Amino acid sequence: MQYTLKQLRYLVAVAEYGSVSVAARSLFISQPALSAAIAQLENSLGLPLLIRHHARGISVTPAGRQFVARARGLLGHANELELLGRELGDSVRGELIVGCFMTLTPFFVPKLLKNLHQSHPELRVQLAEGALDQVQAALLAGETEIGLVYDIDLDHQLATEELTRVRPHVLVASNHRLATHSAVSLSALATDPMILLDLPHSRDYFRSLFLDAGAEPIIRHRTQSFELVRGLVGQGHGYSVLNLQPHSNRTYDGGRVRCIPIEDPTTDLAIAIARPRDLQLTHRAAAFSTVCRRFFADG
Amino acid sequence: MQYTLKQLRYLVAVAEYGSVSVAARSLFISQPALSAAIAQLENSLGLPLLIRHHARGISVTPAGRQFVARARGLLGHANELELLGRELGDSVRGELIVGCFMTLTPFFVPKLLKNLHQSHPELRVQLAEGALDQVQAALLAGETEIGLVYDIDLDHQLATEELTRVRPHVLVASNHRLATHSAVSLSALATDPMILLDLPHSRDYFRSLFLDAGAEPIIRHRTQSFELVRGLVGQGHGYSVLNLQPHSNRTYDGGRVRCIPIEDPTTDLAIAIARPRDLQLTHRAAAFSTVCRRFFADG
DNA sequence: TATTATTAATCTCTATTTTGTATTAATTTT
DNA sequence: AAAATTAATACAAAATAGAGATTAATAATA
Repeated sequence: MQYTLKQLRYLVAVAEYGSVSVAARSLFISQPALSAAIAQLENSLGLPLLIRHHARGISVTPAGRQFVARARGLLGHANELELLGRELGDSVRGELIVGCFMTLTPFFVPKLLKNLHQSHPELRVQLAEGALDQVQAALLAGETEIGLVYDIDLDHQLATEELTRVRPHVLVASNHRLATHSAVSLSALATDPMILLDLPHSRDYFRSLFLDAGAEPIIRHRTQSFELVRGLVGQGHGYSVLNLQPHSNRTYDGGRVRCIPIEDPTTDLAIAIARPRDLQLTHRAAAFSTVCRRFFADG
Repeated sequence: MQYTLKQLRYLVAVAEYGSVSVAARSLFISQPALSAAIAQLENSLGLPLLIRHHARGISVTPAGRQFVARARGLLGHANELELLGRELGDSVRGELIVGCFMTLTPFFVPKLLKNLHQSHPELRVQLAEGALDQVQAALLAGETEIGLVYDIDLDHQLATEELTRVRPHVLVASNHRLATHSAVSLSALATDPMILLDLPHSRDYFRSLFLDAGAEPIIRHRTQSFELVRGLVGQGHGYSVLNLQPHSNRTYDGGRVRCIPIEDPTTDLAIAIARPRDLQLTHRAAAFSTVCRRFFADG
């Protein structure tokens, strides 16, 4: 048999008070219960810890003294662990690992983290960027606790909370024949080559946009890089459809692009917080979630 | 409620195997028992530790990861404590505190410790010298585990084991009128002044010697120092009765003394090992005890 | 698509452990 | 000598841990 923390606590109390009865009172248990617990501990260690005096309490054996000292140390350690446990559950500090769909990251995360730091300066956020399915897998594997994603086709195991919706737009080079139109239907682009942002769930979403509009895109290039899409569009390789738009119309390589609303009825894309369905959030994750809601609510 | 070491062990196993069932098998308990234990731990901490996947085991939450890591640390600490406990009980190494009656110390302890070190080099002995009643009190208070004493009038709570017996002798200055006698009766000294080694139990012993011989000593000096007795005797202040005799007849201050057997029938004094009666000795103390027995058996 | 296998949770029952009450034994204090 | 103190013991009650059977959810496979 193995000793228990409870036995150690009992032992330390007895050693402290020099009396089983007094210690029992202070521990709010009966004297025999305490007596038995100590006896068990002594047995399991094969080491006499106390010298029993009749009618005058106990004293601790020399070996017992050494043991008690170390037992105190272990109990301290155990308390720390308990505190850590509570803190991991309760407090808004320490580390929070946030999964984040890589396309969203540069648009929102910088400001989001700034806000978060203002309300919870002791919370350290670590980002885990990836494609949607990677973010999803990380959530399910317990590698991240919460994720910022597009709510497309997510696993049933994940619960999502919508933060905002973003409408798809057509992106063309600024010298494109449709660049000055105030809106455009997807079928009007049917003969143009398209640049597809080709990421796991995104690609299906974009395809569905065309399906709904009864059109079929001619895909010239596929890339997983949002900025490469813009670059290719900016140099006239084709048009694209994207949901988010940066503040600037200039691409990294100096090209100019133009964002045009789509005429056809489209399904917007929801930006959402995702988390394992039946896992209660830590206060850290809840704080992140709250800050996100506020951030998107305020525009 | 407080968590238990067992719960931590269970948690660590589950985290390691990524599966409750597999961990349960490795722990030789049933899956429901393990499941319940983890659930209890989660409740007591208020912290979700696992993400349950249907039909594919579990994964550990981010907070759970941190907790598991620390839990491993605590379990390591707990194991060390267990080892310490066993070692304190079983092994002949580490520290042993030995009570020793101060008069005996210089006669036996140096060689005794040498022998002890030879048979048990890892055992460190700490001496606690004192008068008989101090040695006795230290034993009962658990400050020392074993003591080297004269077996006079010891508390019933202490068990003793006789090592050897020493006969009392008369000590006179080398120019004393009886110095050349081969034996002397106590009554022959009735008119001489006596130097009494005046220590708690010793004094009663010496008194009893005179009582048994039907004599009454004239006590000139009392001292607690064995060597001062010899010094006073050496300078002719009186005679004394002592049990032990150093190798040399010279006192510290250069006087010469002579040791003469006593004619009267006397009760010898037993040198003994003493220990708390119903306390099982550690292996350390037992080793000390054995070495003592051998030492005195060999002369 | 239907069936089988896997896995964790739940329910129920049993065994074990812990605890409390009453008592005893040894001893100190009065 | 009597009363008080204190730890141990015996025994019953309560709490806890554990096992077995079953269920629910899902994955794997035919």
